[in-house]
Amino acid sequence: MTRRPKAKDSERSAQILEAADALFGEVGFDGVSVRDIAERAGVNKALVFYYYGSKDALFELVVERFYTAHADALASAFAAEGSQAERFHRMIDAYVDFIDANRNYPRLMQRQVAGGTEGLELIRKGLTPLFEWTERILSEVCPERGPLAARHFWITFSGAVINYFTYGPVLAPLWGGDPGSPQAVTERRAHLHWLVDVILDGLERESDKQE
Amino acid sequence: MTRRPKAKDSERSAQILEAADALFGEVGFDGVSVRDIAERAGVNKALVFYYYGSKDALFELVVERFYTAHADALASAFAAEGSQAERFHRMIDAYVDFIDANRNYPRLMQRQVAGGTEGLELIRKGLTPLFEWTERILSEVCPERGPLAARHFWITFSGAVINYFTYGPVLAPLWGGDPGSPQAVTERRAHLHWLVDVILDGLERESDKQE
DNA sequence: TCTTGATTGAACCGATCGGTCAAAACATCG
DNA sequence: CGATGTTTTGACCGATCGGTTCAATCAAGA
Repeated sequence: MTRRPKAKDSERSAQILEAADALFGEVGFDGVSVRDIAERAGVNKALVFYYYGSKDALFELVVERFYTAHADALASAFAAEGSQAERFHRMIDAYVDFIDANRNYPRLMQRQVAGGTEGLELIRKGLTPLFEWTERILSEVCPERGPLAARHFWITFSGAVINYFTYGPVLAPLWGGDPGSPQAVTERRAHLHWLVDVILDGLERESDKQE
Repeated sequence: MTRRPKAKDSERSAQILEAADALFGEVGFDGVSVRDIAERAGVNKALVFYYYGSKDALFELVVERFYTAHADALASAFAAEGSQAERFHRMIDAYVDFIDANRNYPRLMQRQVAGGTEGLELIRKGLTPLFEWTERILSEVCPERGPLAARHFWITFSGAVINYFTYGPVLAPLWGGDPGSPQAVTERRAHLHWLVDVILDGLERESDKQE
């Protein structure tokens, strides 16, 4: 076993992927040229095509990596231990921590979701498992249909988590202090926990009302 | 006073603006070429520059129109009549109705917020009044600082409203039924109202705890 | 040493982009 | 009608894009 690198796991190909990760996250698909990626990776442009075939393929790969990383990050929080509230807090924390450590992810996702109807299938592929999974857990405390169904809370919470990081930079000047600072993120986490508690309370009262 | 049209309010310039509105909203700045806009407006490409100078200027104009329309839509819900809960419900409804009637607006906004650091100042200009305004109302029921401060709820609610419309199309297949249908939107409105009630309840209990 | 795959450099392609320009077309007024 | 000022057009420009090609290097395995 020598050092001759095989395709797709050579050092150079990793550099390219890393550069693509960063640039696509920062400025989006249209804002980045293959030349930019090659330059950032310190690599010849032709090599990008040599390894990944096309700009689209490279982008898809970056997106998929993000989504599976997201799923992996959430998996660790899936343990059934603790009270219901504790479990939801853990999921929220995992979500927040992941985004906190991958600031480009929410931007990339929002951009994609809000983008045209083109890449819709790709987003769906990445988002579906996350959705179904979270929905299953939420179903324990939610009615199956109506305004309190799991899917509504899924949107509400994913919005509450993600939009904090996407809107944060915009509103920072009105904020006083950086919304991305550790203290600020901790405060946001507390807000979300409080929200979870209040909602669980409300749902419980709701089901009492039913019986 | 004859019918010689002055620049910027001629029929053609309105057609151009309309086409730009639609296309920028659908596919975003980078996804649209000036040729596309001209074609959709049924007009020569050069005329776009004749009236609006540049693609950037036209885009700014479209964005500003969206933001002021948003502010106008919310203004109608600002009346002080009714209970606190009623007033918040009214604001939510106004927000939902506006987006419901301008489906491209949330996509454009999300795309812009998640975009690079370039257009940040432009977004800020449009979003600041909306933020300050809503924050003032929220301040009646929120502590000034900490996890329950107004700004946290602003993000949470704007996310809960906006993301429903941006994520809706993506999750539609898992949903069963169109999330954009009138019934579905009504159900979402009910979800948000419930959320408002539960949160107001929680905040009240919180302030009781303090005293 | 010879072979094979990784990597580079540069030139090149067709397509598309935002933007310009000068002339045509038009409407209006004298 | 002709003069005048505006609106509209089509052709054109340079730049950039994604992608290809090909000859030249380089390193390591056989």
